[in-house]
Amino acid sequence: MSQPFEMEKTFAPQQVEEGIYRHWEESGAFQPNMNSDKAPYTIVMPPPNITGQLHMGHAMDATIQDILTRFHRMLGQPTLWLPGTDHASIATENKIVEQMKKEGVTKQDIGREGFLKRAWEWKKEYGGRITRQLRRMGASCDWSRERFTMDEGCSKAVLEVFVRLYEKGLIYRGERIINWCPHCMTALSDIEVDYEEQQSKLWQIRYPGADGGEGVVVATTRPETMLGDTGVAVNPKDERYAHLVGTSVILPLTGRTISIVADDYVDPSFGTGAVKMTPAHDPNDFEIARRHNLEILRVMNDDGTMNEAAGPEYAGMQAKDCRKLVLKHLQEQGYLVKTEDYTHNVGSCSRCKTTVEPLISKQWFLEMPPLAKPAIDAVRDGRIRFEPERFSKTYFNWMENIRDWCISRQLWWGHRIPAWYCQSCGKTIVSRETPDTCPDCGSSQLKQDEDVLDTWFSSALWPFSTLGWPDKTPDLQRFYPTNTLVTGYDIIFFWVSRMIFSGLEHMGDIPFDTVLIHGIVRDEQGRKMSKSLNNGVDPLELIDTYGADALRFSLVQGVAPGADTRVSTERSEAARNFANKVWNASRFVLMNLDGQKEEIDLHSLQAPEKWILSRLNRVIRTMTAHLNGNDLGLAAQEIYDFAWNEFCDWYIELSKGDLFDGTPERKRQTRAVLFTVLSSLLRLLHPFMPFLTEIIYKALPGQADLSCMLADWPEAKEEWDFEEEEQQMEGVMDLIRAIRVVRQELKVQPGHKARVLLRAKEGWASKLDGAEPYFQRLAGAQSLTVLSAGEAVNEKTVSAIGLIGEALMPLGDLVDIEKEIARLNKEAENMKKEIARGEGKLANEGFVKKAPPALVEAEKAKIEQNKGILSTLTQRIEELSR
RNA sequence: GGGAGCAUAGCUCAGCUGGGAGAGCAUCUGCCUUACAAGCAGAGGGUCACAGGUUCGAGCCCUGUUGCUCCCACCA
Repeated sequence: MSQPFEMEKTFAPQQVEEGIYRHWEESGAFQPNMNSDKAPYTIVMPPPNITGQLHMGHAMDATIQDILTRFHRMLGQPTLWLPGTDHASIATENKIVEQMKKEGVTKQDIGREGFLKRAWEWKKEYGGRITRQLRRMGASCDWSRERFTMDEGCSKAVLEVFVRLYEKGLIYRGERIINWCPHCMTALSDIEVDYEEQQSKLWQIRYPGADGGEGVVVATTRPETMLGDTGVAVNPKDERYAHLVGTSVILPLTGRTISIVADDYVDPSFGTGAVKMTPAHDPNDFEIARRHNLEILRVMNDDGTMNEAAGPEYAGMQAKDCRKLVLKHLQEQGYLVKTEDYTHNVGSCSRCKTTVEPLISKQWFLEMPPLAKPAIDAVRDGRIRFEPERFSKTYFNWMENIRDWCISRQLWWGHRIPAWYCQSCGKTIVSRETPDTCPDCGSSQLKQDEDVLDTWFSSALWPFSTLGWPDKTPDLQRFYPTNTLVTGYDIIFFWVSRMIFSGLEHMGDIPFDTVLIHGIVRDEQGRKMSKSLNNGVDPLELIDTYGADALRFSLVQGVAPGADTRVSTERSEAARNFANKVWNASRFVLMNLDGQKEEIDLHSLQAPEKWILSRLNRVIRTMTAHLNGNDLGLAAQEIYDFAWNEFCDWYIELSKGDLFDGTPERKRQTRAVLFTVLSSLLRLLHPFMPFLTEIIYKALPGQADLSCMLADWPEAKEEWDFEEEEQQMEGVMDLIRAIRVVRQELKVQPGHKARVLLRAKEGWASKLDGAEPYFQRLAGAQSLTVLSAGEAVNEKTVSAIGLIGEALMPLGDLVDIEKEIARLNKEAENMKKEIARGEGKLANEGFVKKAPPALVEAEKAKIEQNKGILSTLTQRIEELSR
């Protein structure tokens, strides 16, 4: 490790981070201490996608988790931060398909087996990229326990859960309207659809009566879907249409006859009050159609083109082309009544941005209401706490209105659904193992479901699947339930809520007690970072430039819980400067420690020492409280202020007198205090800036190369509470600040000493005893004259300063010493001349004889007086020059 | 349509259960003082969005207003 005198003037994180991290990891220090009987502290890492590169969101997430992990580890708890990655079914599959596209290969070309082989190769090649990047952040997770959502254990858990839920009747297969991405060619869950406002039209189309009457006019934003219409709905209370309910209309372009039904769902005030029913392509229509037994007619293929049922003229066309043609035909045939501008929300695939088509499809679903109920209760009764608390409302809102979860995906990369269909009798077999024969008919003609599970199905099990469930492993028993789940608010629905109901359902217990929600990292203009804007700031670049510690610190310092934050080089720079400040303060201390670790002697502490120890106590207490309350932003601010403003700007400066010019005993004591405060400061800062603190801590003398990471979290000591002395010192500091202000106001040349006249408030004069050296060193005060309260001073001095501070009133008869000396010298010169002149007179015999004796005596007296003045002057010059 | 959040110094934002208006950056002044110019010592700058209310006392609590942001829902 660096010796004090070898420390460079600036901290160079790039040169040390990698080595420090490797040492930590290889030493096994990230693994929980299994021999402690303290309560364990556990965090499971939200598994980043294997497709992912570390972005600012991960960096923020990892920093918060690492701070908490390191804090609890230093408290002596067996601490586990369990890392892993997510197979990210759809995201990864898309990436691979894209990659293959460049080679001119399609999924179909290589088949399922071939594709999966490629996917695993991808995982092998890129799956470790993000975990390597997390290491660069300093993440102290236990890599020996690293998991992957598709590894053997997690897959086993998925299988187990699926079978259990199926057997319980909560997983079912059925035809429902789902969100279909024509590009990814798969079903999506509701939350995988993003909605965006789009300028469009609202077309009104006449459906003429089957009886030759005028029929009804319907309004639609998707005219092409009319080809799949199987009815028209009106509100039962709508008098305009009362006479038409039960009658039929002719569907233009197709000539089909469809009936008019009455349903409360229809809002009479919107559009024409008559709604065309397309049950196969609209969730609401689907519901109404079921109530009224309307036919369900699907007119679109999975790839987004129209199918045969749409009619020969339209089959095979893309939906948007079909729309144009349908409108053209309607117009030509006189059915198009009205076209108006209209803005509405259009859903798109959150992965590929393709417009999503709602369509009817046979999928697997998980019935949610029975699972949601206990999950709601767990938060409502406080077993699980959201921080900040307001996010529990978001959670309730979602959970209370939850709909069944479409869990099947028409993809290959993922956990294949453990369902087999008997080809001879049609039975569905759901099983943990691949079945050989059909239990009903004995046929061996079984075909497994082609689909895989939604990627979130496996991540929902993360808090226990990673600990070994369904086996009762020691880890599972020791670390479940986990403690803090750290994540962004954008992922509460996708993940947090699903982990909660899964934990309660399968473990019979909450998965974690606290959900710590942080905000989103935005760019310098406050925009969300996105690939399309290309405004992403690369955390790795910031690490390269400013160091991991600086990046970490900038991501949490002064950030309110749950609030979004902006990255800027400015912030990172400020944090880097802070790291450097700590580095240099340490450098100063180490340079002056003489390689010795000294113990504090409580009985001979001086005012500044009592002050800094008392302040240290305070910062230990508040930081510990803030960290226990997950208030990382405040904790970071706390240590920043203490380290920079109190330790560096004041104590180190105050210590210099004794350190350089003090008695051996004073030097020893000063070193002891410097050592103690620095050691504590490093430990307090360690969770935030692990690399910096580690390298310095190991260089402290007498530490036998101890790791800061494994050091004890500092504890406040009552014998270091010096409330009274602390206040007294603050008074002295106020005074020093006041003198500095006056110096500048009076334009005293820097470096020039000044004479300071102070008047202490009642009872305070004695408290300035011994403070002179601090005034000299910190305020450039040459001489310090302390008047007691009420002692007269001249008016000029009083008006120059005024009242400052509560405890003391300084009077700033400040004089630039160099100028004063010059002035005195000049005066002395004049005096010498005067004396010489007088002596010259007395030496003149004529004067002595002729002049009146009184005049001679007066001259003699004047010379004596002048000599006295001269001696005073010389004395003061000597004083001032000292 | 429902819900949540924000509005504090020129900029970006802290401010815990009501009692001192703060930080970083920027600006201005003076300093390379032997830990640090990635630094030191100072200064200026705010009706804490607006209007009421509660209180001895409100940036903080209550009501309303205005402006902005986000989430959910998706009335064709």
